[in-house]
Amino acid sequence: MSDGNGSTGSLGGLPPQYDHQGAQQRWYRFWEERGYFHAEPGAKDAAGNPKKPYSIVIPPPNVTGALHLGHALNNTLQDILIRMKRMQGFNTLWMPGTDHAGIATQAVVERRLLEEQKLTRHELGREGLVEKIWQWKNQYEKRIIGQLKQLGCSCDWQRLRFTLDEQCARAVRETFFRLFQDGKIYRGKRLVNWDTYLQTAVSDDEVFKEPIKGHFWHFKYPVIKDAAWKEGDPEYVTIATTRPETMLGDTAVAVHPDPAAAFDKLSTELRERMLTSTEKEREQLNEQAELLLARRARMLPQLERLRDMAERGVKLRLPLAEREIPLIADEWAKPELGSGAVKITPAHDENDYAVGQRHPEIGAINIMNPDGTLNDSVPEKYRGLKMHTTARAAVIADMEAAGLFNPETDREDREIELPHSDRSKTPIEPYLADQWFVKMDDELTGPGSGKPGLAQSAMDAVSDGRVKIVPERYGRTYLDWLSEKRDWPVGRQLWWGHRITVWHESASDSLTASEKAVRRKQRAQLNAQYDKWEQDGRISRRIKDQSWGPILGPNFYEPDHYYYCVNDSSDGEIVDLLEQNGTYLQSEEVLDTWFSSALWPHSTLGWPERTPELAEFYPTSVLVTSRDIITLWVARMVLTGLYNMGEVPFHEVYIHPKILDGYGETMSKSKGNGVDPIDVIEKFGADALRFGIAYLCTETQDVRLPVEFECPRCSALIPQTKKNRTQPRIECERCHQPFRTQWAESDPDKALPRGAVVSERFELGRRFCNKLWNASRFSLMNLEGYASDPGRLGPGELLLEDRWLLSRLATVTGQVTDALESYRFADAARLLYAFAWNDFCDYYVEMTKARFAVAEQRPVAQRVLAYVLDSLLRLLHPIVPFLTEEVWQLLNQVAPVRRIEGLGSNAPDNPSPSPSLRGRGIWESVCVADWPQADTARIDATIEEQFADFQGVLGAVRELRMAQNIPPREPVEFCVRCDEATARLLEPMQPYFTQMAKAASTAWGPSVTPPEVAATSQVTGARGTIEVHVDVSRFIDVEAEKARLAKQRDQLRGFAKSIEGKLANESFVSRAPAEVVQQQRDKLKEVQGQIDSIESALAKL
RNA sequence: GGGCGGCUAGCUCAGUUGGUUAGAGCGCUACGUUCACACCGUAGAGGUCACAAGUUCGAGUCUUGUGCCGCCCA
Repeated sequence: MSDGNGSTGSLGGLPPQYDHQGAQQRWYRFWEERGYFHAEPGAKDAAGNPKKPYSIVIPPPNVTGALHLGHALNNTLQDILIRMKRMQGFNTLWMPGTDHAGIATQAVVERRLLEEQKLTRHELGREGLVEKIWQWKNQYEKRIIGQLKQLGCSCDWQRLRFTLDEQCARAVRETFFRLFQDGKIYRGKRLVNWDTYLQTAVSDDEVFKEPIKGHFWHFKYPVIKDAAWKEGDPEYVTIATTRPETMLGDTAVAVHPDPAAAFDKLSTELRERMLTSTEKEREQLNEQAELLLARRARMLPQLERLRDMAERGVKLRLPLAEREIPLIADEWAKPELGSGAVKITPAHDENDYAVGQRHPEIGAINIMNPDGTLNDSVPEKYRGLKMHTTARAAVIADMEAAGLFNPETDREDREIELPHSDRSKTPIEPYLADQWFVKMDDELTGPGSGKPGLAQSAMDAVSDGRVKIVPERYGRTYLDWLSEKRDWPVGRQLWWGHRITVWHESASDSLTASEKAVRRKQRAQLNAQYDKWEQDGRISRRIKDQSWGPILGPNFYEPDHYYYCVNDSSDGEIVDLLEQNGTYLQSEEVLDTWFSSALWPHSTLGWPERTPELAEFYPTSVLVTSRDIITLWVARMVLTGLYNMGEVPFHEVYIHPKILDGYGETMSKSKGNGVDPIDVIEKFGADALRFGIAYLCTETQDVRLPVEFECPRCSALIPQTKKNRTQPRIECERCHQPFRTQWAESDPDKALPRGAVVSERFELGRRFCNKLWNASRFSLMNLEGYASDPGRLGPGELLLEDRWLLSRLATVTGQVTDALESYRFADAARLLYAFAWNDFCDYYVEMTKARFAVAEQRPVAQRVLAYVLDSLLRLLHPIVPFLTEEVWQLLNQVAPVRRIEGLGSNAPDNPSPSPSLRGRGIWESVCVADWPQADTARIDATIEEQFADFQGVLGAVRELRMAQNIPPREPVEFCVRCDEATARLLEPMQPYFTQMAKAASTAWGPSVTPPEVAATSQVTGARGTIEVHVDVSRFIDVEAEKARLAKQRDQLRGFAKSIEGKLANESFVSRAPAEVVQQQRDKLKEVQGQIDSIESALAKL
């Protein structure tokens, strides 16, 4: 018995089906209680030598919601690696934790707040909201950890971290402070995707585009007839826009600097495309080319005139705003589109912003308030209007009234790809905002000039192999992205996250003289202490802007030019001084979530403290993740790891496939095609889920997983479609009763029973587990009387099938180990599946049945059975942990010592347990058992060949029986014509033919003559053709046999013909390698022999 | 627009450096249950390897192009 830990009962009562639920409950707790998952630095092995470390940090799932199958895949793979390495004797740490996921989590909680309490976050306040989000976090963290445990993940739960907990916060503050000191943090303007509903910037990956019906509006801007103007210049310049209201923020109109060249370039491109295109396409292209030429002829003079005007400095009057704006020359203006002139609104359009960068003199005017209304930089009548609704209408009406827009002729219908916020589902406004940035580029000036910047350092780590990305091709994604060296915007206008530890002076415009005096005094105090504090690493400051206002005389108050970054925001001495009288304010913003997750590999291990954990487990061994966050996360971990630790965060990155639904779409909550792994675990078991995942996890393909709803009443499976996957209730196709889905919101819907979402794909895993369970059950039952301390086996005691199985086991052990170590999970699963099912069950177990019937044959068979089952359980444990533990514990009861030795092999069998277990002779858990070593001395190619002959003959007998429709219980006789050696080998295996094919052999050897009435088949054996003749005198179906033989003959003739063709080919014979040619000759001879023998059998019939 | 991946049996996928007549699981057909397992066993049917051109004695595999699907970046 396994000492009182959830006993598994007596062997006799083992159910014929694997009880996954029972095993999961029993063994996870057992593992946790024994502390197998916990890692301490400096752990030693049985011999007292320090273990080598192996560590993985979990990609922290975010606490926005529960885990789906994608997470199950990610974590299963990590657990497989961790469990194997633990068994291999490494000091193994799997660091778990969760991510606070700034905007995603805040948005979910805000939405719920509004739905349930009709409150906005502003009404609730910062503290209240953050408090609510913490509650949410606690709830979901618990749920996520529960899911991981049910999945079997062997994380070190004692070390659980959260990206917003105190330890991570300290790492975040320290990193920010260091970067600030280093001059790598700056504040700059940048166009961001502004969510006017949540009033925050959102990142590009939080934006989705949706086509909407819109319009293209053509407006006329009057030309100003000043000195630059010349006779003959047009009165108006026409521009087109899809967002008319933004015209209030225009700062220029652009035309192309060389329209003739632009036209020529387009024409050339068209011609080039025509050269390689099909007939049909050519027609279209031709048409395009003609249109282009016509346009060129019609518009070129006018466009060139506009270009000249731009060069002369002609100005336009921006209507409504009544501002003067310049006409400029810039390549962004496309001569082939519209009027060829384009309005430039740098503060509200990405492309226009780029134009603004090239022409800084035009400036940028921000016309929007954070809530999406127009601000004070527009004429009074438009202030407060909503950008894309009321403001738009007002602008259009006023342009029409001014005679600069004619709704009849100047409006086109047009489909527009409008960006929306994924978080609030409202349209995004491009918005020029002040942002905190981390500088990614190299140091080009200053003291560190020439030093590689953050981006370059991370690129170098991959280029020179310190970090290896698997599969290799993803290295390019990583390098391409980093090579742009774009600065990293790290500020988020949110409340949920690490608040930025920078203080700046509050507005000072309306201060009274005495207030100013107070501030001056306060600043003097700050300045007096600053140098010392700075030296102590408590504070750092950075000038706000080089062009900060004029230096005023001593009688005037001059605001503080600096941003102050405080190392520790609980540093009361400094913070109190800053915040006295409300003089300095801490930034309202928080840091991008990726900032804290970038530190994850070292922050979780205790950095900035130099902890023993950090020394032992950093750099970690491998990071396991999916390809979509190579840039956002992997790259940033590498660069912060190098920056803070001076060392890469991991040696390898394994990028695994993604889970897709039946339509090839990625699973996501919002699409409604996500699957809760718990549904799968309840129905199929965690082992089946894990095995299925490993089995499907191949190198290049994503995992396609058609899913079904399971009717909670009648268990009918209803395929999930694009249509029904977002419905709150579905009616069962069989019992016509409704059930609810994850979308149920109304009370009547919620009252329905829930239909689980599952996938038949996991049947494979379930069947495999059940098969393994039953093979184990068979073994356990037949191990009765197993010698408690089996002695040495004499030479020759092992039979052919024993040696065959041990040979196969040795091969498979090597292959599986190799596959897992190089992240070929599917290969490992497939190898084990085939070995367990085909070799172990179909042949070995079937054959040992005959041996167990004979008392004196039992002991050796038991030895082999126990030994191989033991190894198989170890090899499978990382993939199916619960099942293997369940069987392991049972095996410990009946066969505590499982060894095979004395066979001329030096390998130490399954080696002895750790000191504490020595003497008891068993490993207390497969979880901490040694990983099997491939015993190459047992690999025997000859045995495997011979065994293949046996399998071939057996197959032939079975096939002939079936073809003759001989009832399964009817005994038959057969004889075999083959060479002496094969006969000597196979004849003693007679009992197995009886057992496995109900067939008795009458004769073996080269001189065998087939019976009068026989069904015949040929087997290609190791030493030539083996003829199998089954005596069918009592059963003969002449026609069936003739048909079968004729078919076989025709197949062989086809084969022979193809070989003859090859051999008749002069260049094949002369140029192919000699052994290949010889191989073909031998094959042809053999096939011809087989055809002859079929012919004679046919003749006999 | 740039990059990456996929297209092999009805479905989901393997197929290592080019070398027998291309494999697995599911599904399908036939037979079989007092025997570890019907979540099982035995046997069978089922494929122009997306298409086109090329390299080669020989191509699912290498090269180029095309088409369709998916993902990433702009």
